[in-house]
Amino acid sequence: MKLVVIVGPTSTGKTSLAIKLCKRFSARGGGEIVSADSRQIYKFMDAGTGKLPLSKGSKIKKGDGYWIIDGVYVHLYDVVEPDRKFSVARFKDAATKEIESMWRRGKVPFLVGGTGFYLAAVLGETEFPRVPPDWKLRKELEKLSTGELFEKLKKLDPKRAKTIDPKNPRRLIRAIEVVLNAPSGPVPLADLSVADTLKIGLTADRETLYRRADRWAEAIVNDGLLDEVQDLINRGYKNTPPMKGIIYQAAVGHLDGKISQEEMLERIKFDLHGYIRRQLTWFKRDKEIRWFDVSEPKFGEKVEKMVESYLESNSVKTVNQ
RNA sequence: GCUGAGGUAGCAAAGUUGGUCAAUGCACCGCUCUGAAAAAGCGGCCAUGUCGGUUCGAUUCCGACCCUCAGCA
Repeated sequence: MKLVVIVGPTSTGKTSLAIKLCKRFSARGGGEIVSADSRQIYKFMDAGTGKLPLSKGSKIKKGDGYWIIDGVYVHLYDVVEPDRKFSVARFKDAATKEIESMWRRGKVPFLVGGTGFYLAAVLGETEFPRVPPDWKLRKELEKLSTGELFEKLKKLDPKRAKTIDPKNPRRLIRAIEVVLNAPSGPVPLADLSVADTLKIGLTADRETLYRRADRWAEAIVNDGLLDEVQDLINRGYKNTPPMKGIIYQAAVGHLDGKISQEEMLERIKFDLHGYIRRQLTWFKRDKEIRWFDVSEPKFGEKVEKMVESYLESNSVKTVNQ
């Protein structure tokens, strides 16, 4: 079974390229997209998460847990309310089901996104201890200092304590949680066995990436971001985790009168730059990714050719003949 | 022109009663990642306006100069 994966830092046009490809291969049943993005799963967060296409002419139909953009299904948008807990494991489960459903229906799945951790989870490149989050315990442990947490972990699991970052409270808490709740029995998770995947990476030189992100930041600030954030506040989501992330936190700060609009925009740009760097650091390790420079004129056609020959190779070919 | 305040990294901003000085935040660069990942962390880079003087030693004290800001004229 085939799976096309499109990754890359923010603002490189992954989704819009994927939409084109989905339509392009309609002879093969067409494609559908699974979004691998830790923020696009939230309802009501559209402008600030890049769900809204930059090209104004796009036709959008919103469903429960998916959008249809220009006739192409984009799954795993709008999955939960911003005050609901979410996790990689839930994502892996949901994404796997979507991809398997596409295979059954004769569609080509495109897994598209910038959240490296989510992508790795779906592709089976990382395993989780099957211990679900224990939010009550986490809240308790949050009262302790990192030093105390580290000591606690050392007593509970000296081996794990040796490999963990002793200054990272979140990792320490998770490690303790795993030890304390370990024998709770395995939670079955859907697992994807992909015969072969094609990994496409979209990138550009640093300056171009920053400039594109800056341009996108300006566009959303000028067009609806603040209304969206005000709406989220009105709905009571002001203090939820996704509102504490980049872009939204800056926008809330501005609406609270703490920073000017100019300061907000600058903050958003800098946060995006840092995010881009972290994404590149993550993806750099994956040697399977075939990189394309989006600032090169015909990169789209090159990607298309590569995807085409990938889809034509072995099994899928018979579908077409 | 006079008076006052001040010149510390790309920017903002500490401290040094003179002792290998030089905090911190932002930017920038590198990295970690096993159920919060746009999260949570770790590391790196870059500085005392100029020229003299005092001193064993000056970023700190003194002088001149240059520049900036505020007020006066």
